[in-house]
Amino acid sequence: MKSYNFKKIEKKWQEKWKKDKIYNSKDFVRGKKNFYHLVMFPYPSGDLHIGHWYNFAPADVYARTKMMQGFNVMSPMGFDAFGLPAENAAIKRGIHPKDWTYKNIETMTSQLKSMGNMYDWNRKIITSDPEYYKWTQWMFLQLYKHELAYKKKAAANWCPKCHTVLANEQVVNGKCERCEAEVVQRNIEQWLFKITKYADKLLKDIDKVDWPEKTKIMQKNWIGRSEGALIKFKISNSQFSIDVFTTRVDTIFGCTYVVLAPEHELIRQLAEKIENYNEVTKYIDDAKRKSELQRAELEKDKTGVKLEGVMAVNPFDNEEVPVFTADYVLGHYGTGAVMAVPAHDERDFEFARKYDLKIKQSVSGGKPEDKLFTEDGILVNSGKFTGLLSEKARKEMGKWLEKKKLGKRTVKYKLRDWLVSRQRYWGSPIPIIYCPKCGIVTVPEKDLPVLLPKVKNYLPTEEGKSPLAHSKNFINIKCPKCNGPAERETDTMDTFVCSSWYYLAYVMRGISNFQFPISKYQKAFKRWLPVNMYVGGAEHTVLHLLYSRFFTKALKDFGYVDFKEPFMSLRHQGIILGPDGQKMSKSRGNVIDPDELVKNFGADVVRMYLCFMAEYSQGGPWNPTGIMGIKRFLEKVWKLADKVKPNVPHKGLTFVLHKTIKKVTEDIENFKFNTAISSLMILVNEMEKQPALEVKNWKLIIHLIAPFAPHLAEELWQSLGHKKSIFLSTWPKYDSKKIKEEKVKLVIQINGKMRDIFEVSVGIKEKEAKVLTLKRENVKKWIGNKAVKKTIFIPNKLINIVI
RNA sequence: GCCCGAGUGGCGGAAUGGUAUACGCGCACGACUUAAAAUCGUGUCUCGAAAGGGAUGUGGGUUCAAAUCCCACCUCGGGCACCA
Repeated sequence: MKSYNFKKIEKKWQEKWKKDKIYNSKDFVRGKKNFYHLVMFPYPSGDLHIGHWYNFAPADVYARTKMMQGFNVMSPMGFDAFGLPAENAAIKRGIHPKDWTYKNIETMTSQLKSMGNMYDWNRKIITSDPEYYKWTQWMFLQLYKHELAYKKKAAANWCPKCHTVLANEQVVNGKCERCEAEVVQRNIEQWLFKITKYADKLLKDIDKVDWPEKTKIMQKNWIGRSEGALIKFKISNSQFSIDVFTTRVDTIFGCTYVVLAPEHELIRQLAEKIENYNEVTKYIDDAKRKSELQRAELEKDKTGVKLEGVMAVNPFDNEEVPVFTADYVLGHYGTGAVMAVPAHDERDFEFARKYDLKIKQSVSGGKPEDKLFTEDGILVNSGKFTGLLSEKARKEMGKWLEKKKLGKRTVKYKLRDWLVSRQRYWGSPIPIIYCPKCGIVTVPEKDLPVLLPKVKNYLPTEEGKSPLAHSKNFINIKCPKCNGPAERETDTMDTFVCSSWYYLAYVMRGISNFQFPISKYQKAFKRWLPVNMYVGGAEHTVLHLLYSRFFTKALKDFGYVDFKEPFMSLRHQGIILGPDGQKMSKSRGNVIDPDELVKNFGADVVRMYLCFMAEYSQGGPWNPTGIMGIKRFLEKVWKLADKVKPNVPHKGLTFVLHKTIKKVTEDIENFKFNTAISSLMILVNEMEKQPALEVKNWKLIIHLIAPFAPHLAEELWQSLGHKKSIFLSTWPKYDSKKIKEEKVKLVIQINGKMRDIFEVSVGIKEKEAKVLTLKRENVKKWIGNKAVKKTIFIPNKLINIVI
């Protein structure tokens, strides 16, 4: 046989697959179950990098296996084209974001095609296409109609470099996720989605999906459920009161002061009572000027101001305690006010020590302890609750509060509503109109999409308004209700809105090219959704994955879909580092270029090496020499074809062959691609030793290799005279009878140490095994004249003699 | 600080209570070659002449038996971070 010319062969098969449309999925195929296999779509950054390959290639191995296992597989691909990353990159190069994005999509599409993955290009979507964002806008309107989208003026995270507000999830350590500029608080009118309404469902339903445990835990922590109590502290000599939230009611007899967050509106309402109001407002202004990061950095040095002349009453013992404002209390969590218990809370303890406030013990750990004790214990100095254990006390005291109508037991979440306005150009316009007469008016469905105009001035501005605010043509519009002059909303949507529903879009794409109404698609939704397998990076744990779940739950409540969770199974790929073990970056010069590798080795070798180089979810540094091993392996397989002869009696191969079928099938199902390949290598090494190969066995190995090296496998398959693609043939099944062994090696241990090994028949009984064992010279030598105390026998595996 | 995950040859890694180091890379030697590359073969944890001993981050524990389970600690990676 000729040497393996990957360039020619890969090109040939990519063209043939395209021509025969074998990966174009139909919504319904008789006798086949649908399988929706999804990878996280890339944003058009410019080039496909090795990380994309590491996501897409092994995922494609999985999809191809499913296809051969008889599923009607849909594996679509598209581009997350709107958003900050693309826009920032374009601005840096002085190119219009639209031109930049679509140029990149073109390059990346051809790079993607060179991978030879089984994408259904008929279903390609681009989120910045008007036909796509027409639906993004429609989704916004649905949320608005159901009161899940609302507008509000409040402090928001403002990135001074990107000139836009950001969602809570996009602020990392007080810095902008994208440009790492320090985020400041700014009061701006903005649109939010009420994701908090679904906090409970998002938390509960996460246990129903097959996702990595770590990802589930991270989402749970992000949602951050706390059970506690809401308690009313009356303010002496006034009609006002302070609601505090605490998870530790049991410590309330140790409360020695109350703290309001600087943002708390009650402070203004109490202005007349506060004797040092000037001092207080000065403190509040200072606090507002601090960024989240600065507030966090000052963690250890807590500051605050006492509200002179204001006292709050502890409902449990009717004692008056002073009230402070301090920025260690957060305005956006709980009620923005806390009861301070310095004896049992670290933060209150620090604050109390600094301002020399009373520290009063109310829970005891049973041992003499330092002043600070933060764990559960037994209540002391707590009136009629004294002597109760903390846990019991929380229940009893909660009930007492409810009875006296001074508070109630309640649940709070860390999750905050999703801020979706962006003061940026490259995003979907928000389909809202402001009419001086009618107020907020939605754009009628028939007028969608609100087109994003191609403006010259797309640069973001410091003023807190989108560049669209300068486009008169865009802003000025007639009110759809009263026909009077009105103005459009000029902010665009967070790009994560676009990606929150894209898994629906691929299904819709297969039908009528995004025409309204939604009812057109609901039959297809039923056929394909939810997504069976979703593969992508772990970095989206609290962004995309949480938002998509929220969208799905909302759409289910609106009656448009009939499932609660969008992604039934989820797998993450690890991160590939540079050969130096550092994160790949152009400035470090440790970037691995997949195009170069494909040029030198071919797509099959690259994808297979990616599968082999590490445990999939682990990733790790790129080993530049390791790829040679896979190249040799595929060449070995190619040469094996020369050994195929008709009518060869197979000797000894059946056993290892069927074991390999079992192992490869199971490993692919479990995303253990590396061990699947190693067992294929063992099989091929065995086959090489044979003088000749039977066609039947040869076919089996081609099948097993096909998902990993699809081009090579097709070529070998065709050379056997097959007209149809190997991917339209059936995945081999192992015969459990053929992997039953007749003989096994029984390990002999003496006192737990391996001393001997010998072959026995499968199913040998303990008695017989023991007799045979004790007869062996090696064993006799070790036992000597000592008595056998005990024998442990593990059938078909091991016998351990204890002396 | 809190919550996860990981630590095994020169390297990537395998083994999730029962033969530690599969498979691959690298390296060494040999074959083929005028030569080199490619290819093929043999070897490759460590101490020891051998018998045998030792080794899965460190220290302890459970067990007939531990890389695997438990406890403490160290190192690295990821996430959260004044969330009351």
